[in-house]
Amino acid sequence: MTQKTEQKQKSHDAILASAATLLLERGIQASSIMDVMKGAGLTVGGFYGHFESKEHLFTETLRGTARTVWNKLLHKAKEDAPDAPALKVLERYLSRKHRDAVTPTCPLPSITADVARSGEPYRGALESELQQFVQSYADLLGPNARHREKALAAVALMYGALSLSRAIRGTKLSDDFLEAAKKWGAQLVAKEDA
Amino acid sequence: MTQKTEQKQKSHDAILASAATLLLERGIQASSIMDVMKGAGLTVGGFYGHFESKEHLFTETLRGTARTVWNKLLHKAKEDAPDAPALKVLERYLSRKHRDAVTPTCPLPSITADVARSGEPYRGALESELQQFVQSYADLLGPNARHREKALAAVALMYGALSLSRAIRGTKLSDDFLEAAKKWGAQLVAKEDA
DNA sequence: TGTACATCAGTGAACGCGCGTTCACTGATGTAC
DNA sequence: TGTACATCAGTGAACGCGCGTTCACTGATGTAC
Repeated sequence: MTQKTEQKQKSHDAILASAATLLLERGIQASSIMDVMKGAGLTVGGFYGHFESKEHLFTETLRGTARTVWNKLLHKAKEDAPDAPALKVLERYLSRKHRDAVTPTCPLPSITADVARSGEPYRGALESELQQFVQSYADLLGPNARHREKALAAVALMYGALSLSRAIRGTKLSDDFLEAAKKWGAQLVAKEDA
Repeated sequence: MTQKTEQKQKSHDAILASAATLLLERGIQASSIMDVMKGAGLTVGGFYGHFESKEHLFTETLRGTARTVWNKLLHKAKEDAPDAPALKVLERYLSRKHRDAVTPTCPLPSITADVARSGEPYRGALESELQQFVQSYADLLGPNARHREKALAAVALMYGALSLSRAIRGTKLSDDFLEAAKKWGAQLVAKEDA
């Protein structure tokens, strides 16, 4: 590989990394290309040598962050709590640490509203990533359709509680949402009687 | 009251009504003052005779829509299902009709991300409105702290499922989220044994 | 090995556009005498 | 009742700004002979 190609690849990766951080911190619409390129140590003009458009960049970034971030979450949970990984994911996701992180682990709270307002490319990407994550999470719970339903409810609960909690950060109510969701989410993913 | 004051009041109300619609449809940041004023049948320049700034307008609109919209939801549920109003709210909130409405009933999915990114005025408004809604919903469930926790979890679940469902509208997964949340939410707000 | 030209990643100024906000103005309504 | 002036809700053009995107250019790297 020539020095030139190598350099271009490095820049490409730096752009994606910078875009990932901004996506997690601010969402799509609030992240400008100028900021992305600054974060990558480059200038605006060079961007279109790497990506066709802002939309192309962020669909790719959306897929990327979603996948790596959720895989990491699942992997760590299996490692830390082999007996109850689903519960561990829930606790980690709904921890104050996750809520207070400048760069959160999960892209959902930052991007859902942006995606809801935009066209196909983003929506398709989000749908397929969600599909995969729900499936992985359902697999931790059990093999039936019932387990998939539980996984869907648990994901909605986690996402909902974290989003609300982040929006009103610094208040008691913010903590209350996390605690309540942890408690009732635990019931949801735990009970395997009946 | 003079004709002039009357006219001004009418315009003021028209601006608020237009802002409410746009807030529900697009959120805060994506709603421009020009669009708000167009919706009220006026031109941009007149805006600052009515409100100090965009932020002032939308904090007021946020408070307004949240209150009227949730009150209506609670009131209707009590009327239609006096025995299980909490369940009725859940079903109504998570209906396909609500998801597919151009102008949704609930401001939360449109604004949470906007609010999370902005300063005090919006956050304070959201916090106090959420506080009130959680309390009203908890009152439907029972008097204890346990009921408040259930209400918190139920609100997070409703909001989470609707937001995700809206973001991927038109897919099977979108329907699945609504159904799963309805099912497990019903368990949450119903079971009063133990 | 050395020279002349080709390639191409990245630069930085410019484009048209929409935004929140300001302001000089207009014209209908209200007030004073 | 009629005239002269004051008020003020609303207009529309302009402001400075940041955005996504384009493009002529630069200069280091790569290739041909």
